[in-house]
Amino acid sequence: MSPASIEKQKAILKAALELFAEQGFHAAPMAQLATQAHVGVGSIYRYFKDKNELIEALYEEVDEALQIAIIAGADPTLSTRQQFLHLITNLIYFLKDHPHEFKFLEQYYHSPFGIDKKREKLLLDNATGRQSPFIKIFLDSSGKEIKFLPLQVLHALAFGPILFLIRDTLAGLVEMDDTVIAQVADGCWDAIKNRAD
Amino acid sequence: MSPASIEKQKAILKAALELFAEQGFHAAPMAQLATQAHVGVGSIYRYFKDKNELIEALYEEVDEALQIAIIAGADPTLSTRQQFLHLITNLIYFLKDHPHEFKFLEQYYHSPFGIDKKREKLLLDNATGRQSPFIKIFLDSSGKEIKFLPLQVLHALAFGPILFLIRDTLAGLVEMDDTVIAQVADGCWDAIKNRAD
DNA sequence: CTGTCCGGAATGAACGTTCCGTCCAAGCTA
DNA sequence: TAGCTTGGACGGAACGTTCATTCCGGACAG
Repeated sequence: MSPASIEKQKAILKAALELFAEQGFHAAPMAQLATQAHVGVGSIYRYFKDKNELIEALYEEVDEALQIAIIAGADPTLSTRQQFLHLITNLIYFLKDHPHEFKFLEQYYHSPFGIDKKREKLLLDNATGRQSPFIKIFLDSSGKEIKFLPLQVLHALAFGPILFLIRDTLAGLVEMDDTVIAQVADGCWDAIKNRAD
Repeated sequence: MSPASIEKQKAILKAALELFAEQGFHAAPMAQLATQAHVGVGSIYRYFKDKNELIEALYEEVDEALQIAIIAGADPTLSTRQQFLHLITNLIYFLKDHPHEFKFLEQYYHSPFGIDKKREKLLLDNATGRQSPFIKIFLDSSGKEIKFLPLQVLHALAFGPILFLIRDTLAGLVEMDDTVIAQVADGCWDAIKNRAD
């Protein structure tokens, strides 16, 4: 694949991310996508078999960027609490600062393929050693610093508030400054930490 | 409006709830809706101006049922903690036991009209006395039994985990028994309660 | 000149909405 | 009461639009 082709593919993915995030999968016609990417409609189908495959490819790209952002600056020598706060703060800032990525991921996970992807990820994490950094913390500390609860419940308590708040932020219902972010991260920790501590 | 007509309208709303929840707004054609409601396509347009108005009407119906379910058995003499746990447990059971309603509401609030409705509700609550029972608790106790935080943040900490978990439950990723429900409700309280208590 | 890549017009399917012929029940007439 | 009229409710065929996908003529590099 020539360098020009790679540029073209990137342009398509970039335009797709913007359009999908702003208008939704359904309401983002391939024609408009082509225009925004400065490409002919037909060319999109050179790089992606159909619209679904474009969505899948975009998901892989966005998810990788997210995973990298989450673990940035992680330090395993810190306390469980501090590690958790660090990861979750990374997560919040990434999602808040990348609204297109956030909206895209939300849509993706709410769509039929998203459910399957989620299930697949859980199984993969259980089967292989390559666990998400959050799962690692949860499994290591559940019953100690963290409450002894099913993994899914810990997930819900940790991520639920964040997604909720970022949704409202992007809808213009809340302002999320550094103070609020710290408060939410704190609240998430309070929800999962053992009371004894 | 004749009794037969009222029955017909109910049948349309019922079919709409099921189809919208299972397939989404976009993927639920009016023709299929008509079939499922045992009604001609044209008849739907006697009762609702267009698809959007049908969605709005359905929202009003579902939201009312939800509000009623939440406040069932409320007792203002209980402690703030107990009142909160009662309300939130009501909420969890309703959403878990009414998956169609849950999926419909999720879609609605993620759609363009949903955002406006949310904003409208917030303003209404601020302007008039008719506040949601949760808002009442939050405002009464913020800074006392409950952390002094922006209303939106309290909302996020209280509702975020629940929505997250019910989504996963309906996707078949978790089993939500009475124990789990109590654990989540507890976690939500820990997230918003003042540490001093 | 030839093969490859590209763009956008053309295609066909699916959808929301409209329109019109049919049907039924209630009211009127004799 | 029996027959006739009529207005509105009803269903579904038909319409127009929108979209994903395909296809083909041309441009450009080798």
